[in-house]
Amino acid sequence: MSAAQIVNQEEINNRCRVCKIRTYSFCRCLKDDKLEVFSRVSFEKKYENKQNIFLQSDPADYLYNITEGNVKIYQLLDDGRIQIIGFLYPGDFFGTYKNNKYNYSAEAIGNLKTCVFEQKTLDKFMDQNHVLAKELLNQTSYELTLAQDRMTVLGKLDAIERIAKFLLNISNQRNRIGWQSNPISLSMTRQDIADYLGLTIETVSREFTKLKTKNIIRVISSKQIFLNDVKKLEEIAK
Amino acid sequence: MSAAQIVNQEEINNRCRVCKIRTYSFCRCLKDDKLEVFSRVSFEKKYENKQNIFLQSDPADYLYNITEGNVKIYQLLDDGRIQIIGFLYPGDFFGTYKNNKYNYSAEAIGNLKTCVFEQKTLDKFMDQNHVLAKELLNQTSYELTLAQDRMTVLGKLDAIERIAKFLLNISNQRNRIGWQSNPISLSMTRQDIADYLGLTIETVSREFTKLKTKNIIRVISSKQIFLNDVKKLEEIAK
DNA sequence: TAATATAATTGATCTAAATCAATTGTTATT
DNA sequence: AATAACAATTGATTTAGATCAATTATATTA
Repeated sequence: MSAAQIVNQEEINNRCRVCKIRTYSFCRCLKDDKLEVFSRVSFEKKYENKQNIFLQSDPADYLYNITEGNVKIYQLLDDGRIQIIGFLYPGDFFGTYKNNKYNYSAEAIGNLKTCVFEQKTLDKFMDQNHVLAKELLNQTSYELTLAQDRMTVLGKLDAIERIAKFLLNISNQRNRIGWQSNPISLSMTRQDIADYLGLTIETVSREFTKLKTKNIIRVISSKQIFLNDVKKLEEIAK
Repeated sequence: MSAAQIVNQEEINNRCRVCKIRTYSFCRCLKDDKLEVFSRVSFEKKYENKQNIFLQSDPADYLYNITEGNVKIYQLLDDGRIQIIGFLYPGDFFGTYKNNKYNYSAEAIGNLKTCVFEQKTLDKFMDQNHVLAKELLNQTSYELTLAQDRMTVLGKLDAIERIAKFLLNISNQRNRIGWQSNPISLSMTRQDIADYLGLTIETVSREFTKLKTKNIIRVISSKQIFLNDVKKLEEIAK
């Protein structure tokens, strides 16, 4: 074995130990002495902006964990209508656990680094490390509550309420992973926001303008938003 | 111990063994020799029509499994708007696993029988029976895909598409638990359907009338619907 | 620094579904 | 069988947000 290969092998074994997002991710449940083994359960894969990670029709053999960057997951109707299911951030996992098909397509927003787990391998590892199964159950239950909240947004809230809630959610999300909660940066386009909220790009733009006019937000640049009046946003969002 | 008490004790221990919905429920993962113990992990509780099982604000100490009847789970906004998250059937479980608060309120539709699990007790049992954790993970993952599909319904489909998909889903659901898939019976009111699909009762009623006029469905009684043309329904639903 | 492509905003008009209002149908209750 | 209470349908009107259309920003590339 060459020196270069040894270094490379060490790098692989240390991947989890040095991982910056582990505290926000499902793998946080593993004790330190498991990390070396766990590093070899997954491998790293990079994507660039707008690159597809998988399509809804693909066989669901892998599960992904974001270590850097953002992802959008979406469902596509045959006439071209799109519904964005979610925007994902570092520490989030996606793909599907134990279903033979993915339930959505996934695409990188900007540069992206992921941890890739083969379904089968993860499943085997889980049998030896039950704490992981419980942690995944916890995470998935939480995901489910978020999905349920989104039903209410899409089924009952009007345009301005959706936008307000969206901005607050992003702010809170940033808070959770230790970033500043204000100003927020929107990694996605206005069209993406529209497809996420079940609105059109024009409506999203108009509602942004309204919030701007009322001095509730300040649009630093189209992707940098300062929340001037969080309290009022919360009132609007319900 | 009296004779009556002994009979009663035997009944409790046998509850899982004689349970009719076990093959559709998460407890199907348990081997026969675990059933007696598992019978004592939960207890039976009955509700009648419109009775609340819990409210969104209640501390989430229990998890429920439907053995007979239907349940609606819903979120209520402070101004009275309601979003029905889901209609649940025998074999479905609800409540929440390991969150301190419920994420929705739950109400019985018609007479209801449930299996009630205390959070803590189930959690302990899971530590001894890891197969249960994995099964709950599977089920919850599946629930999540259903929730994601519903985002697309609520975000992108128009009224007639929502209704068509709703009728087909119910038909398929019945199929899954071994009931006839046609005609279908709607245990919920038109208002409930509206609150589930993000529509108003008037719109639901009008779309039913349209499908009736086009001979795609036949309304036997307001709650008994015969699907004359499943293929056409599928075309409409996408 | 033009030239081009892409993203976002703004205005005018249209429409699907909501709202308002009344009627009809169905199920309980006395 | 009459009355009341509730559920569902149908009609008239309104409206929030979609659609269509044009313009203005902001990136990207030559």
